[in-house]
Amino acid sequence: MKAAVVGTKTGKRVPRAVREQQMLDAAVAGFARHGYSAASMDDIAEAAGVSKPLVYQYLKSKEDLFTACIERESAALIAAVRAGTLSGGGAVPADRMLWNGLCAFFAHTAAHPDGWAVLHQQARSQGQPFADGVALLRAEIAELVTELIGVAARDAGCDGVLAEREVSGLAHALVGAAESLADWANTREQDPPSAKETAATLMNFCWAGLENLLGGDRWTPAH
Amino acid sequence: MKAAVVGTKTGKRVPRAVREQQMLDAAVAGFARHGYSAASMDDIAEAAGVSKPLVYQYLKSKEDLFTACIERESAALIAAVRAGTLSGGGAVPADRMLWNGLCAFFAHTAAHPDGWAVLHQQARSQGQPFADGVALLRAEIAELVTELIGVAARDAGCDGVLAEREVSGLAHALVGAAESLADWANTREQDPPSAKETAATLMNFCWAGLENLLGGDRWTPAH
Amino acid sequence: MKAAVVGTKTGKRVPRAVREQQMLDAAVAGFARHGYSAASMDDIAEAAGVSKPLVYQYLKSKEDLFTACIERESAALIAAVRAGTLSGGGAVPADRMLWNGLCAFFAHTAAHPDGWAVLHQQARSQGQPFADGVALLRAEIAELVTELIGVAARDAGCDGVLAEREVSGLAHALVGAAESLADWANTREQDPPSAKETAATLMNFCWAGLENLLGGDRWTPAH
Amino acid sequence: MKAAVVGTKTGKRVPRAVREQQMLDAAVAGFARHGYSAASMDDIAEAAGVSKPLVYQYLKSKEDLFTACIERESAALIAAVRAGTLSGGGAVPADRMLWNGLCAFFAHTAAHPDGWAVLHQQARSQGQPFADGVALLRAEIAELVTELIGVAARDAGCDGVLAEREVSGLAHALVGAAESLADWANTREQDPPSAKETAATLMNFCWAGLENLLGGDRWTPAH
DNA sequence: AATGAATGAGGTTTCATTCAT
DNA sequence: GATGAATGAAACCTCATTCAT
Repeated sequence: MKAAVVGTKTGKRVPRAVREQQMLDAAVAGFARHGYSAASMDDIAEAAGVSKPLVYQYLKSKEDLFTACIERESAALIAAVRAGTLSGGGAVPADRMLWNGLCAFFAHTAAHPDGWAVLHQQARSQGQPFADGVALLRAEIAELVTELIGVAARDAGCDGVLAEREVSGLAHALVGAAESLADWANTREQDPPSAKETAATLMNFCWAGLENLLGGDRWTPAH
Repeated sequence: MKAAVVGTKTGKRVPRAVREQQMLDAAVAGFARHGYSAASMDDIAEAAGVSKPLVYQYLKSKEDLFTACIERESAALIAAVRAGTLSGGGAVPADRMLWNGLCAFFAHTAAHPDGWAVLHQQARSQGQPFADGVALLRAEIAELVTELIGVAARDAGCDGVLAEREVSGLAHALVGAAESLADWANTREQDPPSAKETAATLMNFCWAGLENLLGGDRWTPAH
Repeated sequence: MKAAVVGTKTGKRVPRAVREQQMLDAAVAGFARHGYSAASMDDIAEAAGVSKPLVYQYLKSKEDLFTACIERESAALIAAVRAGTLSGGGAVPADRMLWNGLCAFFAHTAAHPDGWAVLHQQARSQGQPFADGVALLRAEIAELVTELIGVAARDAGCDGVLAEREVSGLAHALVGAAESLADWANTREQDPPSAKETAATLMNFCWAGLENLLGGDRWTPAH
Repeated sequence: MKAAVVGTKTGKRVPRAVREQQMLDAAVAGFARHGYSAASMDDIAEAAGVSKPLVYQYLKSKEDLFTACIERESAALIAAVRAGTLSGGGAVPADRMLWNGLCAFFAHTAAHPDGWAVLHQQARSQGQPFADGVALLRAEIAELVTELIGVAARDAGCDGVLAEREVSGLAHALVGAAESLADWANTREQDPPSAKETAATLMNFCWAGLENLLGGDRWTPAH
């Protein structure tokens, strides 16, 4: 190991692509910590080790900067989850695939808490232009889960027991539970649960119910 | 002629308690729609039909105003849910109590979307001072759910099988799933599911898992 | 004469109508001297003895402030000229009325050089929204002159010799000449001509031609 | 194939003299449309198809660039008018020379509206450094008119009747009338008058007065 | 009880300008 | 000859907050 120090704040004359990533890093951190409105472009620029005009030259406005953050973090999260579900190769049972995806999800949100905060807390509370951006992410994840339930149904030999509407509702419930647990895991300061532990909690929470439903076994209020 | 005009914009000389509620109404709406930072005291005062200094006279600052909003909406939500679980009188099985609470929860959040947005989206993204305020709400809901699980455990003859940490996680998963389903139900524009239908979906989603857990039956990754 | 000093910069708590006039005074001076873009709201506010936010509270933006300046100065100029042409009572020959109007015009532009600069130099060079405002002023003055030429024609017993199009052209030529002379008079720093002297120059310049035209006597290029 | 592509946006390596003209073209257009302050060096450079540093290398600053624009357009206008008055060879009567000059003036300002706008509207409203530049132009035009009046005076056998100050005033009146008529002619959308027709209107407007003045015949207010 | 008048501080954004290649 | 990278300064505008009535 010789000189390992490289430092975030490179001196000067950095190519555009690199500088943009530095800016996005700083912006994600700023937006996550203070919220969209309260984060100041001054602070973001300073945190990026750059002057403000350069931020405006590359990312045209605060809105565009925020949008770029959302897009980058969305893509990273989706890629991580997708890679998780695909790990293990070909014939994997549905519960195992879901477990893998959840582990990847919780691992990613734990490793990138700022990115997750931007997506889950900040972007959704800033009205139409940004909420729409996150809606795409949710839709993509919900679709992933829907596919998984389909696989599980085929494995159990009971395809088509569930209406599309019910599957959609279940997928949203699952995503919501996962999101909430991710927040919970991130904010547990002392003795934070590992990704696998959190994923296990969620599997325990939901998998039995899903299996029951596929088997036609329903809970009803009347008894 | 005793009490004449009542309208929203009362002319003048309104007693303090009433004025404060008007202000809180306007503030909740403003914070819900624009977020804490982006909502301006100017707009809130105007929406309340009052001059700005009066807002400062009654609620000391923007922070205090936000805090008051959080407290009012928290209390209302908790009261609604608690009333739901208690409906039906004495000896009610745990799943029935949970069902009742969920119905009350969905009904309240649907009837007060701004209040729910302030609690769930805005307050949690504004850092320490306000997140703490919501933590109390979460704690109370978690306690409610914990009690319910305790009841269920006693009913099933298996008390104390679950660690506090696991119960906390389950409570968060449940709330997250509930909120996500509320959104989903509200945004399904054509043929939106009723509150009871949504509650049934959530019960199906989670109750079997909870029962299994109380019975010591866990899902494990290793097959 | 006791204490004659009143001062422009009154201390504080001035009623809105008065403050607005102070702001407009400062704005007219600033815009006249530096141009619309180069004049800064900071400087205007300071010159008005007021903080910037108050300027924005009363006149909503720089654009609106500029528009208000144009409107105030336009109204003042039109009023002055109209009063001039009406002085002298009932039966006044047309050349005398024109002379009176020109004297009033030059007196006003000399007494309010900043207002005139805003109207003639600044407003016209700032594109559509403002140029339109001044166009109204010009149209009103041109109409005044057109009426005068009509009176002169009736006096000379030769009504209808001139086409509407030609009268319009002559009116615009006259207005342009007057505008140009006003600038010239204002910028002649040493020994500036009086309003009457300037008006005489313009009458000499144009009246003979107008009389000739009314008499059917035209200049033609072919000699 | 010798000279191939010529287009406006030449690729690279253009000789300095050509590049400078491209820059001045872009600058004149920008200044005319947005005014001196509002026109940005960014836009000018882009419109010229050149990077900003190159603009600064050739023309040292925004001020110098504007000055260069004024000088180029002044020279072009003066040259056009002078050429107009000289057309027709040796012995031409004064009114004919004025007529020729006016036709040339109208033709040039109509053909180069941006250049005229820079000279007449922008340069004059930007304070000392630039107003001086235009003063030279005015002086030259005034001299031209003065010469014409001198010629007319000699033709009429009455030299030296008019003071310098009066001649200066008359020249300004003439230019103002001309500019105003140009605007009027351009904005008459239906059936716009030709340049010659407009020039004739102006000659009718002013020539009789000038002749009268040379003959000692003045209009006086006292009737 | 209620408000018109007023401000310090800080926000986003843009500009003219230079440096190193 | 020509440019991508970078910035100090300053513009417009808004906000939370108070004072005097």
